[in-house]
Amino acid sequence: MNDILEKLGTRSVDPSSPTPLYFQVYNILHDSIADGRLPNGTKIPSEKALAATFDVSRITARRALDELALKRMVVRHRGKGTFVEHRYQPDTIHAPLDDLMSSLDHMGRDTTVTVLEMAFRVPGAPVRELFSTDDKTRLCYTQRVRSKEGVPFGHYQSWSRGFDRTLTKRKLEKHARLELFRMYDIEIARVEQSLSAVGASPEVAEALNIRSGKPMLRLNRFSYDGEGQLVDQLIALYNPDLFRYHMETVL
Amino acid sequence: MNDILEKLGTRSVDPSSPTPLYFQVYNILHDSIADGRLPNGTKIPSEKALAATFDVSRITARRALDELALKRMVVRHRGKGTFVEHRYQPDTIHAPLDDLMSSLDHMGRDTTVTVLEMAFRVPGAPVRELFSTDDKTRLCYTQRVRSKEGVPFGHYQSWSRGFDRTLTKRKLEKHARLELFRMYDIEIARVEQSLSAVGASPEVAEALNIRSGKPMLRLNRFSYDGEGQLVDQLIALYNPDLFRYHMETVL
DNA sequence: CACTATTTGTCCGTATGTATG
DNA sequence: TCATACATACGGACAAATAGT
Repeated sequence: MNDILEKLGTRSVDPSSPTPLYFQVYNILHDSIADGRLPNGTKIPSEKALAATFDVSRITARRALDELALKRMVVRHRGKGTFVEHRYQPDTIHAPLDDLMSSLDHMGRDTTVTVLEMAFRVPGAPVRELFSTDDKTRLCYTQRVRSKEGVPFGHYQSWSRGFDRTLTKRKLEKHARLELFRMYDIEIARVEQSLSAVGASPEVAEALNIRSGKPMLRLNRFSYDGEGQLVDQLIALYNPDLFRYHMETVL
Repeated sequence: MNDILEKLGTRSVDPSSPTPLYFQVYNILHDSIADGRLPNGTKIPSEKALAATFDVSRITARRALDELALKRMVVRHRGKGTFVEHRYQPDTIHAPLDDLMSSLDHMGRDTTVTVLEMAFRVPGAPVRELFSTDDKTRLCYTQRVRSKEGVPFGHYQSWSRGFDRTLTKRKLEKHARLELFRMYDIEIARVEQSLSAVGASPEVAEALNIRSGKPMLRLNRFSYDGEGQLVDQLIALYNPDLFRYHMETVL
């Protein structure tokens, strides 16, 4: 019983934050269910117990549970309690860290890519500056989602130079990114990547079926050609409940 | 002028989110200032302009600016506008990705460690399970903060087996973690690490002087000895505005 | 068959915060 | 600045379903 409360982690709520208390409690429970710490069928502590551990009123704890019930993540029964109810429980996807570049593209035969958008358009000023193009040059913009077993876990946004109108959504979905560069004779000489974290925007949240503002793992990738010119810019956001970079070192 | 709005990124506010609108706008501006996209002295767009771009009322945009002024991040002058005012602007710290293990400890001579807590105590059930210890065995628990030029950017929480009472806060602050393992004859044969993202808890937020709930880069590290027994567990949280993992590949 | 403890469901009144025009 | 509407949070009270004694 008390073990379940420990499984919720050391997370606590912050009364001084503008984010509503019930929403903070909701997020803690939601994430615990989403990443599998509270598996299907688990009995969640009572409203009273939750209120005590998070130091909020019963109404606030109750609101959090009601919202979870509304999202079909738990079922509530008067006199019995609240129980976890979630259909799929996909394994978290582990990408090896040491071979980051290639792993991202050959990430697995069992993941699928959906292209949300593909267009040739003039980017905004900050992106134009990075590519050193004028305000008339069009670049290839894409927005894609990667899923495993039908569950989306990654969102990709990219600007690229060098593709022409023969590029189609189908090609983007069928071929790995590196393959496409070769097909269009785009030379990649140097790659810069950095890992960071950011909150999910409403657009990304909708595409990945998560709440907006949820902390996401962000990969920024800049690919340059032999002359040091930027040819590809990628921003990838991963749901940390379903995906993490993983590395094993044997000393 | 419009360029500045573009620098705020593609982030937008979500009216359907329980998080107050003014707080969402505040966060976008705050992060843009904190990570240096809006450098010192920059004139922030007017309340009217902000209200238009984020599609909120002028009062809401105004509230966001007022909160920033309260936190001393901007200065407001009637008839002139709102201007960025932030004292320190440390470079973001880049940790190389390919040599993750060692880089973390020798992260730089110019970073300092402060030990918030060091104690020998019996961990909770989930941690006991990982270490396979009973409910009477004490482990070494530490909580530390890493800073650069006086600005904290990383928070570390660890459980370790094998240290004895001769370990002091001073030793923890002076020596790198790998050195300490050698000093106490603790064998590390295998290391498992994973990168993820999570929102900052109120405790971490206070230690790193950021807002609670802010998306953070999380590194989990498990160190095992020759028998496969867990000897060290580390959870590191990094402020993405000040720290990112970085990798450069030349093909 | 009570009796009791637990848990969710519903209601009240009130104070404060948020967002708009 | 004001007036207004709505959301959040609290404490308290009571009803209804469930399970065990």
